[in-house]
Amino acid sequence: MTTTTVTDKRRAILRATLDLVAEHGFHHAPVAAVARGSGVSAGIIYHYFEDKDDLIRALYREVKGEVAAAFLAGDVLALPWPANIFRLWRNAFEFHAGHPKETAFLEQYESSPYATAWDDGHLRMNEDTAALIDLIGRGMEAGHIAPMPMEVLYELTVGVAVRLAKRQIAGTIELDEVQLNRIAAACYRAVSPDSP
Amino acid sequence: MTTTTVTDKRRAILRATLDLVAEHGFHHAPVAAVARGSGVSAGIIYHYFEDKDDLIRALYREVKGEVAAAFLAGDVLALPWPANIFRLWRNAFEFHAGHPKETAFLEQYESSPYATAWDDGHLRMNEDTAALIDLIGRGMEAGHIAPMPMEVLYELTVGVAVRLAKRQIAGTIELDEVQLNRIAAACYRAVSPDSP
Amino acid sequence: MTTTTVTDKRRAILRATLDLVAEHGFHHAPVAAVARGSGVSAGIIYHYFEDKDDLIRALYREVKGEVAAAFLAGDVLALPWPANIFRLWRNAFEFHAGHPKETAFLEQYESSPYATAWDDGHLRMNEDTAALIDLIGRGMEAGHIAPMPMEVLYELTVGVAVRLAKRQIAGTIELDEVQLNRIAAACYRAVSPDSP
Amino acid sequence: MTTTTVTDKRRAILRATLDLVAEHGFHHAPVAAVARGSGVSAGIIYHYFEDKDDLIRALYREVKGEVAAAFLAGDVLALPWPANIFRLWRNAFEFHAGHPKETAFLEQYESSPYATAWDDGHLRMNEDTAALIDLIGRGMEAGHIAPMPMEVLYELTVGVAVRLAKRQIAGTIELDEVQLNRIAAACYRAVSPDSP
DNA sequence: TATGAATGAGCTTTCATTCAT
DNA sequence: CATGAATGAAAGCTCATTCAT
Repeated sequence: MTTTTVTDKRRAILRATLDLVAEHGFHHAPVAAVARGSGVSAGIIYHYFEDKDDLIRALYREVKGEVAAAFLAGDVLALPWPANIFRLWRNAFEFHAGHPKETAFLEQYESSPYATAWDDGHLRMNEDTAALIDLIGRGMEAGHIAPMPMEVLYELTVGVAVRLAKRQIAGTIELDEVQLNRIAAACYRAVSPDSP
Repeated sequence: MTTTTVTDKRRAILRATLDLVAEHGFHHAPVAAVARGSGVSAGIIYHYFEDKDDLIRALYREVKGEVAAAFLAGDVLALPWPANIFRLWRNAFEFHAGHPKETAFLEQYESSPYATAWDDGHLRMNEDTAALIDLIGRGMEAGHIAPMPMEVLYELTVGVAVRLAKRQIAGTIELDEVQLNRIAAACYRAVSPDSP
Repeated sequence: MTTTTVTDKRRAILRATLDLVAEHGFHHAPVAAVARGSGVSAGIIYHYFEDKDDLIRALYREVKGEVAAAFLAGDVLALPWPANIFRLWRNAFEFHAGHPKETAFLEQYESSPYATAWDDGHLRMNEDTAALIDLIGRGMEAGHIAPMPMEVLYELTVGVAVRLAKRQIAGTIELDEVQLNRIAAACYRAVSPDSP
Repeated sequence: MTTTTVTDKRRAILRATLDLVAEHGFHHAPVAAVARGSGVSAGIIYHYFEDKDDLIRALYREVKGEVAAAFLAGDVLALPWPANIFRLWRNAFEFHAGHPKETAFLEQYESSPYATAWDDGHLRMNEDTAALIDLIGRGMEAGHIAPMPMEVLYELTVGVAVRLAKRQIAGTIELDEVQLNRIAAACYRAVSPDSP
């Protein structure tokens, strides 16, 4: 139907934007190129998005949603402790290692003055991780992990997974199953309460 | 003298570039603004740098040098184990937390297609950390840290410090002395050989 | 219709370029001036032409086409021998003498490093004169003109007409009907087979 | 002595200008490049020449002088008729064919709005050919060549030699001794008085 | 809705010319 | 005489955005 067409067109625009930004950067992703890449006219883009900034922000929200979903894959929330945290860590690594474009886009977006200027920064630790925060909170209460600010826990675990995935994309490392499990264990050790 | 003047002008240009890119991003740091910010004409910038890309790359090298020096502050290399690794961790945090502009610039540069296209990426783990790599290597041999790829060790320790410094700059966290020491200890735990 | 409009705008740009280059030279025919002269914005020129070089080349092709047509005017190819060669000679002279702008542009183009770099030089004796070459070839076979390389024949006849037209434009000579016929005859004499 | 040095420097500047203009055109022969090419500073060029236009004009005069001298080589003026005219024709061809840079420069200069704007055009048929004009004048009186305007005679003879030399430089033709003599004879035929 | 030609401000870069040294 | 750093006015080109169709 019309609705489907509309949605498809919007998605095509977002997809083309992702491709272009990931490959050439914000600089060299002109609206005209996005139009060409998505098979629509330049003008119609301004029907779906207020302006180019709005398009970029919309793409960010989209990708963030995918990330959130990917992190929870495999029913992370329902797993017993500490399987859940291990699975979460692997999910983070796998998603980023397997989605170079999304990863490149996110990195550019979050390190640009865009992110802070629009204070979408809250997305990084809030909305998309509401369930995760809850998960961690319960883990802390149950004594499975040391009491630390959420951001710190994030950087000690998932943050490390994300960074390593980026390095793997860049080709500077190549981690296999065994190594990944060892590193996940190391991260777990980092956030575990001090042994007596 | 003349040499001093020349160097000063070059430095002024680099400084203005840093200020502008850190605050407004690559996009909004036109050569004309750099010229205004450094008190020179636009034309002369092309006397000191081949083109704008060259200017950006030169700034990157400059900042990377500062980072390398800062990481080794307090005679890190001469400290006993594990004081050296703790001091290194703190150096990394302090430098980045205390140098928001350099940090913002580095993040933008390294996450832009610039970095990979010019494959200056090697700077990130090689040249500037030659001494550090050696330090870690010896720590590994001596059994103080678990055998892992250098990149992994980096992300589990210094990388975490850097990321947390960025969050502190962004204002999402505020870490005090006690917390920092605790986190450093957590990182150390992560890279320690498994206890029996 | 739309097509007409598009063509018109393109033609207006080419015309303005011709005017400016003929009067002020390549140097002083900035894109902005071309835009002003053709009543369009500077930006749109890059919609019709890849860059300024492409614009110049397109104009060259255009003018060359006019020259080719003008040389064949009066049904040169159908005339008996030697009326055809005389008519051709006069066509060459008349066109150039009557089209100072086209002539000035061609001379600048063909004597600039443009021409040789893009080796459009072949246009000078090939494409636009395919029919003429054939005409000369048949004249040679029939014993009307001496066997010489095509380029030499060209310079001895049409080339002379073109050069004299340029001098007339420059105002250093003023040739009348009688003189022109005499000169055409002289050229014909030059390329005639040696009398016994 | 100082005088020698001065002259040498001036000559070096002119030479570098010739090289650059011949290869890259007026556009891409910046004063800074001329300075580099001649081993002097950019500033000093303005000591020897008023501005860049003056430099170009001076070079034109220089080259024109060389051409004039080359045309008269082999004591053309003292040769009997028609050896003189044949020798002149060959001189013209040889000089241009053997001096691609001078030829390229002259062609650019004379076809640019420079020439006409500064009406140095008179150089083309006056100053450098004062003796030649006299030669031709006497040839005409003695009945060796048909009565025609000087410019016409020039284009029918020397002009053809020059054009063919340009084509040989461009590589579109390659004329040997025999062919050159034949063509020179053809030119001579063109300017001979009509046979009865 | 949809197109894509058109705009014009803004960008990077070049270069003739000057001038303190 | 000589230098070359410095200037600043253009130049070519890009691109977000608009609007007649």
